Amino acid sequence: MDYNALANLLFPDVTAQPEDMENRFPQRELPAGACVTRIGPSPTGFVHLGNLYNALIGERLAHQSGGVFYLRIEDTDNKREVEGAVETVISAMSYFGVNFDEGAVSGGDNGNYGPYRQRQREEIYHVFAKHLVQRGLAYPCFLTAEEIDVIREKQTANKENPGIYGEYAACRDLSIDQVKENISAGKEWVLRYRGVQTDEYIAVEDAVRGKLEMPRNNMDFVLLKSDGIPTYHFAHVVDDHLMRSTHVIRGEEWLSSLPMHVELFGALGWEMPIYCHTATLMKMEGTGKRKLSKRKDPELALSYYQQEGISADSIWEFLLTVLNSNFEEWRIANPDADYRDFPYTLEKMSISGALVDLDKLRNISKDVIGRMTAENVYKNWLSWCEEYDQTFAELIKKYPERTVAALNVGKGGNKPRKDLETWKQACVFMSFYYDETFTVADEMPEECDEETRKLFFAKYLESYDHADDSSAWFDKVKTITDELGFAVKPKDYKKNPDQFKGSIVHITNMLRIALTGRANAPDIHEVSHVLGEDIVRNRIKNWL
RNA sequence: GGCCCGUUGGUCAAGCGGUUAAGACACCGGCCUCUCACGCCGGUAACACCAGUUCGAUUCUGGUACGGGUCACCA
Repeated sequence: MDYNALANLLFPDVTAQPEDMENRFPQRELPAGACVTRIGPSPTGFVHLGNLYNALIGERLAHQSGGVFYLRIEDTDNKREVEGAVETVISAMSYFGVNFDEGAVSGGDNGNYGPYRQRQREEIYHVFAKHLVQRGLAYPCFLTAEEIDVIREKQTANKENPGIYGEYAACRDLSIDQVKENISAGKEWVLRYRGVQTDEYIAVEDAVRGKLEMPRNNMDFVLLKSDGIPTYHFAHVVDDHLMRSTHVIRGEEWLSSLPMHVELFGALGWEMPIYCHTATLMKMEGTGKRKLSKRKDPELALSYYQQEGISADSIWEFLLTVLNSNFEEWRIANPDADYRDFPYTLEKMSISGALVDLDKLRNISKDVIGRMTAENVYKNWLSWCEEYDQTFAELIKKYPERTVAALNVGKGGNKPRKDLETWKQACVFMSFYYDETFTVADEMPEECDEETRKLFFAKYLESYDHADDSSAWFDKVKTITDELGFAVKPKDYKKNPDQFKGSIVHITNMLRIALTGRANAPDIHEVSHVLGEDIVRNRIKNWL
């Protein structure tokens, strides 16, 4: 068989040689130990948590080592592509603070190793495809989907492994004339790798899983589809080699196709990148765990976290705790450090499927927002509101000073409050600071009847001096409490409930509900000073 | 079904032949306190199973069970 003739028949227009590609995309000049990583999402319009999870690993590895982190769009499946999906990926990554050094950007590419969209790299793949044909390692296959179905049925009946290999690879040894004939008859063809029939094993060192042993590939898998676009397998090998990736980070669902990739790297004579197969994110259902599913679990979509207003930092910290078991300890030891200072390592990666624990995320989120300055909270919250809650955005822009002051409530001291979990919840929690959104949600305590209420509020207003400091203010509250026959010390009331109408707890609750509309809210004195004297007096007057 | 990966409390997880088997979240008590939140103190709770190696296995080996992944011209 004249493989050269076959190659020219299949790829008449390809003149470039593999060396030309090597020269076009030279080795990167980076410091020793620098990692080059990437994410390769396919533009389906759906970005999952798993995408972000792998992105974080790549980002950390690259940027911790002075390397490069890039975005490659894996759009080889034109059937699945959704319009605008590339923008969706880019904006989601940007929302969560994942920054690329090069790769696909809105409207184009940025970097010297592009194009970064696989559909635009067709000519590059064809150079290597032709080269493989010339060496007898790849061949055109004219099998139709129906013919393949028949083969599969036969294999299943015989309890053999399904697939095109060995004797089932009907087009393996077509003569060049037969190929010519098929082509001129208009038959479609795919390019298949010529798999070696063997039962030997290969060993691959995975950076998170250690040594992996699996059977060597024996399949005649597809390299180029009938439209000339490569399959994932071929594109991955060519791209990660030419873009000079040092580490390939991907989900464990790729483990079973690893033998194909190893085979191709071998056939092309290239050094393999370091593989890092990460665990699948799981979810609790009933008594067991299961993989997060796109249809059933809204929390799989990144858009869910955006809509809920989970801050980008919270997601980072959450994923970091899942990714590296020592992150939490590090965080406790370094409460104020930037998470980017955490020394991330692949060795500390967990290999079993982690459960997405929304409770834990909430807890982390409270800490993260609690650590922010009021100004930063304001900024982040506002930018979320501008996207998802315009009316609240208007409101906090109308009262910026009051809002920042409100966000500062409870920040002082060494036990700062942690009231805010998400930006969405912040809109609920903060609503009492604005007359526009203020509502009385809770009932007055039953110990305070209408007469007590009117009496208390009248006395309170009368003695109220906005300039009082916290203790002067509270002394006045205590005085009125006593005058009304309520216990000044809660413990006294607890001991002798019959001697009092109630305790100061009920009195302050009543005051708190008048001011904030709810029984649970931050320090009354502090809140009053955020609201300002007019609002305080008005809200109390409503109860007279 | 073949191949591959995994299995420590409810969840995330330390551990890498000898430990009272860390820690975090959640949960339950208590303290603090003008409510809530925060914080602090305490509590419940785990090595899937069976063999083997060993003086000794959570840790090493084999098998079983269970869970997961994958077997496309999808990634």
